[in-house]
Amino acid sequence: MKMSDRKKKILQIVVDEYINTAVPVSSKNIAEKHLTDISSATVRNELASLEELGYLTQFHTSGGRVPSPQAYRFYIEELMEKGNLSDSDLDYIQSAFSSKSNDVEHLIKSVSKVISDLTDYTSVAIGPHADAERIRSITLLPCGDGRALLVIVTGERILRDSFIRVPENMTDEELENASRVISKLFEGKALTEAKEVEEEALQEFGQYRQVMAEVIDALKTYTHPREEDVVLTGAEKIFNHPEYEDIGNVKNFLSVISSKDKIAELIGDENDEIQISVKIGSSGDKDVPDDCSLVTATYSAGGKNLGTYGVIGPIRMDYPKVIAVLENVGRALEGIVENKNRDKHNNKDGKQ
Amino acid sequence: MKMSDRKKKILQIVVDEYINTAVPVSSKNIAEKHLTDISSATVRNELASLEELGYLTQFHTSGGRVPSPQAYRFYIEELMEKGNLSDSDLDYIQSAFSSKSNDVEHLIKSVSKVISDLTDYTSVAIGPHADAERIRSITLLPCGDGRALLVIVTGERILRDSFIRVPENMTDEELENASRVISKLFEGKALTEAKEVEEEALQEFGQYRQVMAEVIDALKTYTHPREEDVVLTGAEKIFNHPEYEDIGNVKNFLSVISSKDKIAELIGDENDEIQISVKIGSSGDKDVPDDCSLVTATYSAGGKNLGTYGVIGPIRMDYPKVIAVLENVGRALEGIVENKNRDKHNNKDGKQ
DNA sequence: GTTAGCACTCTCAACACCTAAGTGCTAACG
DNA sequence: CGTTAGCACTTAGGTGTTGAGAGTGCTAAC
Repeated sequence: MKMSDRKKKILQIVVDEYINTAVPVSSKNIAEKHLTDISSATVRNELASLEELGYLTQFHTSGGRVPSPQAYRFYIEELMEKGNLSDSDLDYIQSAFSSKSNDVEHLIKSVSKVISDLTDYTSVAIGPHADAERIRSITLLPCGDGRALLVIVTGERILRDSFIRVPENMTDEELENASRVISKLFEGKALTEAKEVEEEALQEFGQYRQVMAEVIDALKTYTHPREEDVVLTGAEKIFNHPEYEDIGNVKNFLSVISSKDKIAELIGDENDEIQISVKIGSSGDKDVPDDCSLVTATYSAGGKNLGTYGVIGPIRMDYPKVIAVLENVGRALEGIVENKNRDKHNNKDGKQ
Repeated sequence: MKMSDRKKKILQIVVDEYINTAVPVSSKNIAEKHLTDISSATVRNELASLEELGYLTQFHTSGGRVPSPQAYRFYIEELMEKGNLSDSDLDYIQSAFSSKSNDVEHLIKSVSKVISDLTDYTSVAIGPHADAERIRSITLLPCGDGRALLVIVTGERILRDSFIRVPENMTDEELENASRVISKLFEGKALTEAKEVEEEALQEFGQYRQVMAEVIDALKTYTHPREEDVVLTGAEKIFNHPEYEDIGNVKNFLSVISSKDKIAELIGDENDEIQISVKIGSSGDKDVPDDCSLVTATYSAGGKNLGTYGVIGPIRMDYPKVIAVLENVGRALEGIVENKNRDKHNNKDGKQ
């Protein structure tokens, strides 16, 4: 059986209508409100055939039809008409990013909040991959008890820190020296380049090889997204959607979002080439839980990864709106990052 | 009307029974299972009188009785019999704290998890007040763009960090010098003592007063608990309790725990003298939301505050169990902290 | 290929009815 | 005067019935 243009049109109507109303769509509804030139009986024939093709399901005979996950996928691929944001939404994006705090941690949080507020779904976000970032400063601070704090500041001003073990008999002065050596070795390099200097570094370090090894280990762990990097905003938004009037669904959803590890796994393996990714639960995308849909966008500006942002919610999601929000937020974000870079250059030029 | 001993006994039975079964308690139940020497009619008279005193309520005439918040308060004050933990629970506490990681951040998380697992409620935790902690190391690291990273490591190995603004024309070397001066000034002092050296510090700093002022500002903010210090574990545990089969209650609960600010406010203002505090929503404790109960304990060892830990859940909470868990966890925690201190001293003695 | 018409199925709300649980009250008892 | 048995009363919750409404599938006619 082929997908005629009319079938596509009808499928599109069903999905649009169901997204907006959350009520199973009837043939009468379609014929009266959207396709006034054909009768409900004709629509019924087409619906029956779409059902046979796997795009629609019905709970019971007299209950209207509901899109299947397969239908949503097809809808997103081919049928969906792009949404536009209202002026007030656009204003909101502008005003949210106009605050001048350029601390990346805060930026991630505010982007996540904007997305959640505008889409009315729970937003998930994960910061930039640290891989490509260049180390601006790397320091070991003595803390006593055979421990030192490793502080790394990268070009993007993200700082990461963790304790490493040092020999108990190492004095603060020795540690300071070691810190200086490490500084020389790594400053200006990207985190991923740590491996390349590994041999050289271990050589140079003589008796404190162990310390160096720990530092390199720590550097390596930074290239993976960590639990703390996952930001979740607006979990309570799910109550605004009728599928979560059922306690079982709430439970399921909660159990998904309460594991940040799992979320990191879900959104962390994005292929950077794909700008917007839609994953729909059940059968298709292995890891996405049933009855859940995950829409994410990976942003970048000036060749730099800015992180992955998106929403998680019911399969019956307002994809046009969500995608419009993600696109607009992305543009705004790229805008401010590029402006910032330009400012920086101008300032430098002006002073030199 | 007086509270006779028999009334107290009956009230205790009602609360115990309701805590365990979540079913409104009937006079017949009490007479048959607990007070076999008197008849249900007598119990009924007593129940009616307890209701008049405000300790009991009923949803409808034939529905049995349910304790009021006032009854829970009285129960905790006077009636409750202390619970004992099972051997397996005690073992669990021991094994959970035997891991030797003495990183405070991790310790808080694992304590919170233990409490949540053993009580089956959502656990809230907030780390030690920084007030009394002595600064072990304080450093300013240059980050470019008129910013520097302030890194503070305290005796408890808690590290806190934030960016501060520095004059754009300040060189890295100047910053390093400033860092050294600041180090000298503050090392070994408690965070709360920052104010005392304020005048002296501003004096000494000459042209970079501004930097010093920012550092002192930052120090001041650390004495308040911050959003990031609040740890929440086991939010999904609420589904194990029947009051949260109602979507409205889940919604309410979620909205409470989704604001870490609010939680910090709730548990952060503990009077350190009180070891265990019970706050029951509705009328009594202003800030605790209706239908919620908050039980927290503030731990300390060797004069040092170790943070505040507890659970948040329905008013119908298993107070004896929760309090037993909090007490045992507290003892275990104090034990390991004291052992650690002793080890530290022994090591030092051995080496010197 | 399209459509009108109709029988069929299913949900949902309303209603009556019944039962079980628990209470309050009263009158009798020691 | 406290205690108790007995009984009438109240209410939630479950069940069965009914009718209306919605939507479909099928068929025969256009």
